Amino acid sequence: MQSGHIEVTSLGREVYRRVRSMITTGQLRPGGPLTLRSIADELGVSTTPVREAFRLLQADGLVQYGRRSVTVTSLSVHEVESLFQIRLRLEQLAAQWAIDKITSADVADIEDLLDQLDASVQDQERWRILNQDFHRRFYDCADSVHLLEYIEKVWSSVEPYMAIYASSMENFHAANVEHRQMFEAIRARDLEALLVLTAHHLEVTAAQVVSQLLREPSDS
Amino acid sequence: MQSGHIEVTSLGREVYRRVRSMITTGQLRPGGPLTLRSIADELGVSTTPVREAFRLLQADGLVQYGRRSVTVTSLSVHEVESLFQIRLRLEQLAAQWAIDKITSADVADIEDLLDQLDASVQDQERWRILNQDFHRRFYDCADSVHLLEYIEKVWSSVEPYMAIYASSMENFHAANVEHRQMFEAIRARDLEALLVLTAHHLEVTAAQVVSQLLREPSDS
DNA sequence: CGTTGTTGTTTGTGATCACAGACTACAGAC
DNA sequence: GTCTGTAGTCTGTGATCACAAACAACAACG
Repeated sequence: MQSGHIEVTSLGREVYRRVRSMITTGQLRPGGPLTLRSIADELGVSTTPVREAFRLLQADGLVQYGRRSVTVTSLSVHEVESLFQIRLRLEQLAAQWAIDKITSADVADIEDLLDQLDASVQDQERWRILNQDFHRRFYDCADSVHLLEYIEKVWSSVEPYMAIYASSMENFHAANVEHRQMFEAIRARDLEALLVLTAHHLEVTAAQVVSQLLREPSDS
Repeated sequence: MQSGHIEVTSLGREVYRRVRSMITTGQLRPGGPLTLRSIADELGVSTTPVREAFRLLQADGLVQYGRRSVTVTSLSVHEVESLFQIRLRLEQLAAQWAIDKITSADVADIEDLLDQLDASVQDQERWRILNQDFHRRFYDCADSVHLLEYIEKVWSSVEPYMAIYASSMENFHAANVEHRQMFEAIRARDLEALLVLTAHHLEVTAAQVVSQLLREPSDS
């Protein structure tokens, strides 16, 4: 148990969270090899819970099984673009549902998150988390665990590539402006405007990610 | 090994397919309990591959983990309706992509499937498979493994409840008529018409499933 | 020098064992 | 009669061992 303690719930679930986090934060790069032993040793557990975690990650599409090797899933440009399109449709559906059900308390919460987001352009990791919270908090209002689950699944698929995107601070400012516009549409209950803004927001993000992806040849 | 042989690939994957099939065909009812031992004994394997299969099924949302028990996921009416909406958005996206890329060979294949579908209104199980093939064959043309994967995930979530729907032969005939209309739109490359027909098709199906669901109180 | 056969190591897979937590049921006390 | 405490069993979890397939390195042969 050198790297860190693992305590409650189930080891398998904890390993899942850890490895998933390593992948989505870019700590484990797409295409990189994974072995049961290395993860098990790093986390100080046996290989059994690691295997369970890998199965979950496999179903999430975050890892790929080869004949005898497990690797972090690597996406082509075409796949990333597809995933952003899928994400757009799902988020538009969530926006549609959420805008009908959202309360003023929800609006206040979201505005608070937005303020924090503005204040966090300096802190990469914090901004990333808050960005997630902002979107999640709004889509939570759609009141569909399944839709949220699907959105988060797509999200985590492209997240490893977002880490690259998130390295530039200019992107943060641009995104914050767009977030603020989206928020105004939410507050005004203007679904049409929100759908357009969401589409725009994702297009811009996708374009950034893809351009970064083209710059450094993927290791797949 | 009383029930059947398990041979190639990996036991875990095979168990996954078997249990998944049992769930989606309605052989294992929503809400029903699952135990590692019972499945392991039934398939003549140890519990290890069953655990891996359960993890996959968990990520698919087909089984739920309780404190100490595993059960087949049971959906509320609201959840079923949500899932059909999600499915609609995804299938509309797939239709949009597919209609641009579909070739005349694809069209011929699909028409063939449609003919077989017409001839299979008597055979419940065969019709179910062909229905899947029909939709899948078209959405394959969208050329996005991810989108197809998501569609199939939603599909398998609601499939246990489709088994009930599929018990009535009238539904088959109505569905076949709708399939034929959708096919004509595909052949004519008429996206707008196809989107409307798809929406209608899913609405009708959803309504049938929900009405059946309301009739017999779910055992969750 | 290139190719092929062989050996040794690595790695995922499946089975088995030990364990802890939770549900069941039976028995005793009020 | 009802409630409660306790023993027993069931079930998922984690660790460990045995195994087979595949990749890598090296040596032998053409």
